[in-house]
Amino acid sequence: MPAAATAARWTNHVNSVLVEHGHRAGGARAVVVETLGRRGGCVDAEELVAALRRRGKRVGVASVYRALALLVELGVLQRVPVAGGSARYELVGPGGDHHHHLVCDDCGATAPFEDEALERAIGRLSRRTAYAVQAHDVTLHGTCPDCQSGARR
Amino acid sequence: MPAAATAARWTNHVNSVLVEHGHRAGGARAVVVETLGRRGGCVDAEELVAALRRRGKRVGVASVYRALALLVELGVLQRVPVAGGSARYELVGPGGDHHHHLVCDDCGATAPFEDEALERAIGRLSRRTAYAVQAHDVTLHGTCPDCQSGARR
DNA sequence: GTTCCTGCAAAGGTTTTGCACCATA
DNA sequence: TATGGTGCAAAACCTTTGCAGGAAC
Repeated sequence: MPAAATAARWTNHVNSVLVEHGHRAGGARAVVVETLGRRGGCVDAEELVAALRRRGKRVGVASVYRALALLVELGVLQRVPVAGGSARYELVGPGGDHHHHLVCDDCGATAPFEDEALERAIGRLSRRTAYAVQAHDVTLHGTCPDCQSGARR
Repeated sequence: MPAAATAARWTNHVNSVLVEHGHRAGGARAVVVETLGRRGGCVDAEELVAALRRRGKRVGVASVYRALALLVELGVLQRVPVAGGSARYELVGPGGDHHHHLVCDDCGATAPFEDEALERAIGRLSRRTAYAVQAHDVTLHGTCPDCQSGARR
């Protein structure tokens, strides 16, 4: 399935969930959802606001944070705290592909990855704990190829 | 090996590393290292400052953050960003036991866990990436037993 | 018309930084 | 004594909250 289609799928899914929960169709939130869908997650609040502005949408920062908080609460978005202050947001559910991140501790670059064995290990583990596990995130820290090859920050 | 012994091991190790890197023995940092060693990591900055104050040490917040930043840079401490603003710090290296965390998204409770299969999966994965992986952290999100059993926040 | 959504601005919390003073080597 | 460490206070930063106006149902 092409990326654009999965993005639309997530967006549609979120809109359904919003309606199911009795939320009205406000302009700001709609734009946030659509932009998140297009970018496929992996954004922080600042990038998201910038993307909105670039598309000519005059959206208040507060509305963006409120929209993000609501989506997280509805379980269609995951908030991943990262070093350096701002948090990253990842799509969850239909159309949201599940992945984790490599982070370069030198320059801050990030790269996504996915791994079947890792997911299986986490799945087995989740079933053994007393917690009802609903999500997880994995971050690998290290040095990216650029920084390894002497290209200094 | 008893917990106290491993804690001392980490503390000693850190002191060696500090000397190796030409750092002087300042009072504030020494107390931070010792307290981190005693508590075995898993603390945030606020808890750490509180612990220092409880032990009668008048340490400036800035010094605590500076000490933590240095220890992270030296690779003997890992800074784990968490939801809710403050970051958690985990011991790394000799005497620092490696573990991850379950977080209750309802009440914020956390529980540590460790898993061999998970570590193996991450190890194999690390070797396949272009990044030089030096550390990792895994967080499982869910609902803790208390919150599941109806005990409301 | 009522209720929710929005934007602005101010507040909140954590972490960093500037600077003068003190301690270590 | 030269340098690094420390404490205080102010700043910077991301995020949340209060409030008044506007939009959706």
